[in-house]
Amino acid sequence: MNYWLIKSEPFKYSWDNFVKEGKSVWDGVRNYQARNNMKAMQVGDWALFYHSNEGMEVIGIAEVTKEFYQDPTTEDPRWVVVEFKPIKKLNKSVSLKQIKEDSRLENMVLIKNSRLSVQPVLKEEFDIIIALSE
DNA sequence: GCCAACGTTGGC
DNA sequence: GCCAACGTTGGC
Repeated sequence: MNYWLIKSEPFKYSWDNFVKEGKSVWDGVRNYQARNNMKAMQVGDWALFYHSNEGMEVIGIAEVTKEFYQDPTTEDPRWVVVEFKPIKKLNKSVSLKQIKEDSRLENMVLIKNSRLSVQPVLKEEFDIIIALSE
């Protein structure tokens, strides 16, 4: 089982929208690194749901419910989507500031390559984030 | 709203 | 295959 972090701008698609709909088709990714990460996702993997720009915090946990397939929003065969469902909202959101201040998390992709919208997370990092949220 | 960092495109 | 120009992301 692998862990990931997926970013969304709450203006466009927030955690609350996600919960209301009960599932999400993660479309519109147009970056090779992000796409490769999506292709590596397996059903049952967990992803931290992060609000970028506004909020700048990890707000909940999503689970992969469907592995990658052709992105229906484009004809271009290079791009794919995966599907998620919400697992739970964190008791307390974990902010980017908190993550930056924790030296155990200094190697997170979120810090090192902040622009990548779909990123891998180590189990240790995932567990630390969860601990911070309680 | 600004701008640094990064990715992509296209001319050569 | 290099690199300048451009576009986008996202933190501040």
